[in-house]
Amino acid sequence: MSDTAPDIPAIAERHFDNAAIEAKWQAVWEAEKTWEVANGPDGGPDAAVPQTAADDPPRAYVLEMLPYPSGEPHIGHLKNYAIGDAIAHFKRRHGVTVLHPMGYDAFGLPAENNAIKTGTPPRVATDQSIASFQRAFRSWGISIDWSREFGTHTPEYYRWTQWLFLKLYEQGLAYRKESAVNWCPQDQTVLANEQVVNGHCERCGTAVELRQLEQWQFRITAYADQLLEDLDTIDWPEHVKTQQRNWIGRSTGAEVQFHCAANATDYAVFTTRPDTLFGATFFVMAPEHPDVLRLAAGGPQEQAVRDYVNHVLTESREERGAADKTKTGVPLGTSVRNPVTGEDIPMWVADYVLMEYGTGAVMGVPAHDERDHAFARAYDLPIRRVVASEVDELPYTGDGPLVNSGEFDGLHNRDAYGEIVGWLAREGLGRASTNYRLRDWLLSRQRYWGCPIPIIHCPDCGLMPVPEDRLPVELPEIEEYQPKGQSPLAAATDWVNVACPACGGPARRETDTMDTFVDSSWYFLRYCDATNTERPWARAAVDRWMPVDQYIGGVEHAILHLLYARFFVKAFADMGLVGVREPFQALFTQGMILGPDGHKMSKSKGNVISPAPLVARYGADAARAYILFIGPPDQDAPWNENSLEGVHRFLTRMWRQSEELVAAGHGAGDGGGDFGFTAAGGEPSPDDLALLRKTHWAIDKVTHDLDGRFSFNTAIAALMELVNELYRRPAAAPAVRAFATASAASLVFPFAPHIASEVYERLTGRRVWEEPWPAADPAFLASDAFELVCQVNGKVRARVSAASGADRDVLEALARDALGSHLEGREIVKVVVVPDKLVNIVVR
RNA sequence: GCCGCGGUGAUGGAACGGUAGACAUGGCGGACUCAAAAUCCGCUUCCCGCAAGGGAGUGGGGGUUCGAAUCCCCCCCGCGGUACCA
Repeated sequence: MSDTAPDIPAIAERHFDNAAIEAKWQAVWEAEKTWEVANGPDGGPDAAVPQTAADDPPRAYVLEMLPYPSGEPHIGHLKNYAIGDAIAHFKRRHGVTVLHPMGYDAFGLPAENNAIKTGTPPRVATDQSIASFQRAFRSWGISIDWSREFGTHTPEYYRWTQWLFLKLYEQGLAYRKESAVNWCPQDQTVLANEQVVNGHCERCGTAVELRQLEQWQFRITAYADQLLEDLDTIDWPEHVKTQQRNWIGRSTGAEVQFHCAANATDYAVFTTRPDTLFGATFFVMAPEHPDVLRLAAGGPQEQAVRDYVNHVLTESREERGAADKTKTGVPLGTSVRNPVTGEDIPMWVADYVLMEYGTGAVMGVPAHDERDHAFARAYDLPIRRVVASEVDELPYTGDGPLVNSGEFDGLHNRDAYGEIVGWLAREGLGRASTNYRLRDWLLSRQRYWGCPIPIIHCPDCGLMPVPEDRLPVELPEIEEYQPKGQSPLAAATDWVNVACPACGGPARRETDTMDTFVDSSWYFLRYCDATNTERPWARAAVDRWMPVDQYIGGVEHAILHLLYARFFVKAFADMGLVGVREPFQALFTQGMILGPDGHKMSKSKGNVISPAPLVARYGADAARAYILFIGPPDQDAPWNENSLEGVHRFLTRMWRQSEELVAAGHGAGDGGGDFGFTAAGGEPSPDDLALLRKTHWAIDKVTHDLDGRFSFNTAIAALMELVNELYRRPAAAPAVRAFATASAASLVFPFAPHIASEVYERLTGRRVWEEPWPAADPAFLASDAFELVCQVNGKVRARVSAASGADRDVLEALARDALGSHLEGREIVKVVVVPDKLVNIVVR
């Protein structure tokens, strides 16, 4: 350093003023609307001006799942939006126009429960929470296009939720059906599964009853095959696809008719094993099957069956679902005929048969099904083997030739499968069939704080959709949120009583509201055209942005939300409302940040961590970078603040380098920040070269870690290495050090945008987000020498320097030389040479 | 039970068949300071050894391979989901 060098120790003691730097850049982004993107001439409601390729730069839609506003944001939100923002920035820096909007999933149960408890109207509490989220997102410096913001609880939004409901109703995709709900007789209300603890109401402890109500359903099962098959067209984590496939649960088999003489009825069962039909020795119905009580009526079993069914209905789903539970059941006292053997086999009712799956009745094949076997053993029912195997033990669920199966004896069971189905079809006793585990989507909620269902019940005209020009059906203000035997909306009589839109006679509004999953199944479409007052969106606007190129959210939504959104988009595509069949082309599922106790954060456990104090103390940049540094973002990680100090230190060290350079006259004023070291043609010193190499290595490493790999933790570690190298090379030329520091700022921008903007501006006079992503110079990535690892029998015994690209023979000779004493007196069996890496000598 | 994810130093983690432990925290030591904080530098998987060096080591046990944290099989443990897939 020359004698004009600045007072380095004084500067070195300083920390950067994160609050001032964050405020400065946030003000710039706010004032300049930096992250807003236009829909362009084709995106307006009525314009359809085609663009030419030249003025049509690449576009991307980057979206994090919208938050449910309850209280303040927690640390998981910070993680979600830190990931999404990093991805959005990385794409922008590659010249892509990125749509990155924000909204709030504002209807829902917690706000309503809070209202019952405290009297605070859901709207008030929700709006307060939304304000808190807005402040947080701005303080974190998330690059959001605020011009497209909305809450799903606003009439401007839910008007279109209702409109879309009516479209689905028109298509026959919304229908009414009697369905069971959890009912608390004490509180006179429907309970969510979450509110039922061990079969009892979580609030008052009363035993929960099942109640049948007429409710709205969406016919998602109509899309079961497409939902399954189109998984192959999207870039999602394999384990999420697996979960969706299992949830849809397509199984192929046969439907077989069993004739019951007692009431002259054919009962169908679905089976995946028609090949074992000759082994069906009994027949079991689900307790909820409508015919169970009818069949037992008047017989000696009537009372026993009645008691059993009543008992089962009080069991919780979990109790009933435990597979190791002893099988229970009661005979009905009637029988059906096995269609292939002609035998009469006894009918039973048992809780291991589910009404929701298949036909609600099964054939019992105890020799070849584990549950049927356990049941037969418990009640001493006959067991007949029909598939031979080398082992005698039953049940046997594998393959083999058929026995005890009449004309099909000797056929391999896989071949018999088709033969038996064919025979059944010819005889009119069955047919090949596909069954799904997926059930239709029950969307009715007997709640206040949700989107009203736009239907009017007229005693004369029946179900009448609210006419389009009278939408939205606005949620009325009410006083009392505590339900009294019906939806809280039913008490708003002025609102409920309405003239029928067809006949004008007195009619009543539907008082159920919609499941909040309905609101969140189309919000990504609304962002494309968020202020449209004529339609939910203009087709041109969704064509411009959809599908979402990168969707980011918690893995807990792997099934329901993602499946419902896919269903909506497919249904809308079939109506011509959108041009894509999948909403989310790529998905990234983030792991949960667990409480310090290693469990999921929840208010009841008192282990929730708020990001606000971290941001206040260390700054948004350090908090954001730290949460990405903790570990791989798709993995769960218990919260700890171990390394937060280290991340903050790293940002400070980068900033201090820039301060020293600027103070020494190497900032923006120096040649306009054009480092031009190599262009200047100077001969690099060893320090220069080492720092240049490290810089290009970091550019290469960060680029690869971000590009589709989402390995933010290793990218940040690489930047720490670069900054460490800067401290190790104080003698490197200022231009090289300025280049290295500006590169570090440029690369850290997706994780710590404020400090990166500040450092970059000081060194170059330019705005980092307007700069292209840096490119590594291959000349600095290559090296002339490498460390050759010398192994004997796979164990490292020596390391020597070797020339890059050296021949195998050269490397082998080097290794033999280096390993001399380890090879003495041993017979060399084999030599493995991996160029530019290692030599392994196998000896005896 | 079933499905999914995971198990590597004191801690968070790195290593996508080729040097186990990058980076960071914590700890220890040093520099600076009257001192502390801050900052800077060094060491830090475990065991034996003054050292040179050697041995062990990625939940456990097998296997494939010249070579396994990584691939295969069996088992144990933790977390999350769950609706007995007939």
